Amino acid sequence: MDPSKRERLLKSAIKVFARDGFFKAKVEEIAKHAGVATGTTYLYFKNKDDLLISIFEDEMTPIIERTKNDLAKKSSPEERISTFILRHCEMVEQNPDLALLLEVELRQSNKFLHDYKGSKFKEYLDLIGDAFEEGQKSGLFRTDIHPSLFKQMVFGAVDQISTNWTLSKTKKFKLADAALQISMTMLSGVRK
Amino acid sequence: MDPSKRERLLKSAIKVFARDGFFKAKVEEIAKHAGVATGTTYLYFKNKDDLLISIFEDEMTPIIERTKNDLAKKSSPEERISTFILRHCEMVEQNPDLALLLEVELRQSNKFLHDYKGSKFKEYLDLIGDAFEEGQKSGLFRTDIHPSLFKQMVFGAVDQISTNWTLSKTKKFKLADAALQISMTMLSGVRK
DNA sequence: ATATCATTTTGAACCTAGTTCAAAAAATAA
DNA sequence: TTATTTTTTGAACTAGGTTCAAAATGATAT
Repeated sequence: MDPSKRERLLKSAIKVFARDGFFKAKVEEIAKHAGVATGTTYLYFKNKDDLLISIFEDEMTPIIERTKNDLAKKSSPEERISTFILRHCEMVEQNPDLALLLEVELRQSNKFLHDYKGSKFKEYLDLIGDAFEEGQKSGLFRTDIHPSLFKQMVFGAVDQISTNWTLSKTKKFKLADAALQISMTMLSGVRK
Repeated sequence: MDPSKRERLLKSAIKVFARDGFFKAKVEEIAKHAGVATGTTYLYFKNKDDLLISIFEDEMTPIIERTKNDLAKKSSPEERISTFILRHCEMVEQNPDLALLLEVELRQSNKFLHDYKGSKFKEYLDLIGDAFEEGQKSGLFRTDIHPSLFKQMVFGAVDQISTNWTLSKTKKFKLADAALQISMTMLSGVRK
């Protein structure tokens, strides 16, 4: 098991998936770009879906870490939530390939939608959930909204808007501006 | 062109897609259930994706119509928005097969995500957008939120929560209750 | 009723691409 | 160097979406 080979396959997969889309992308092509034979791919990954899910896990790990550190610097739950939203939008704006992969291609994988019960996504969502719960405890936010619902609302809203932005050819607006409007809406929606 | 044959293929496809998922579902199986030969499917639909998109359009049409009528009965923009949210959740709760199809399987179709520029989805979203704009004009809602962003936020939030609910084995809560919390949050978020 | 032409349906054959696995190559040990 | 284990290879296998020549069905004319 050569870790650099695994790494090369992953990097190659990001490129090819982003360029051709998950389905049109050929495993043979990914292998060729990584400088290995087709079959080698299956020594490092269970199958094509696993390749996609591995990209997700590998790329989300530093993103979550970075976001977590950023939020830790903020003093109020409100700031933490609006920072989460802003950072997510900045990430999408700055990594179009990765964004397309996480927002569109990843969700075309059966395995991801039905079977994947990984914790990486939950970990990301919990950054919102935890900040919200803290705000409820300190009396800032209303308590008749369930934290688990709130974190899904926020993520759903951000994700819908960023996905739409990613897929639109003409980027009519800055996502960071949208982030501001999302924060305003969601936060004044739960403020006591 | 026999319209009843098209109809039978669509109904059969809903069943098979919901049971096996879009990818595992075989065109041969859909054709067999509809009592026709495999090739016949391709006389009525361009391909497997087109079958899925046709289901979407056929099923969304009456849903949009019904929702539109419901909203017309409501006197305030606020009521129209919260009714939209509630009706969407009720629809998901009452048609699990269709919900799974629209929320999960449909988005696995390349064609839908990348190429489909149909108006049915826009029409549905605009029910929110129009109510919101009206509320802005009559001075109820703040005007620093773009209607197009608001409608996507609301849909994204509702969709995230209902999709999650649909996929969860143990339906821990009533979606209608979630609808109420979503309405409260989104509306107090934009009220002046 | 029969022949002729048009339309619809069929399903076996085609083709693409994910996956497997026996054989080859490379690495390691003796 | 030779034997053994590990890694890699890529041709062959397989599944299933799609096509299309032939068959069945339907319509029209004689």
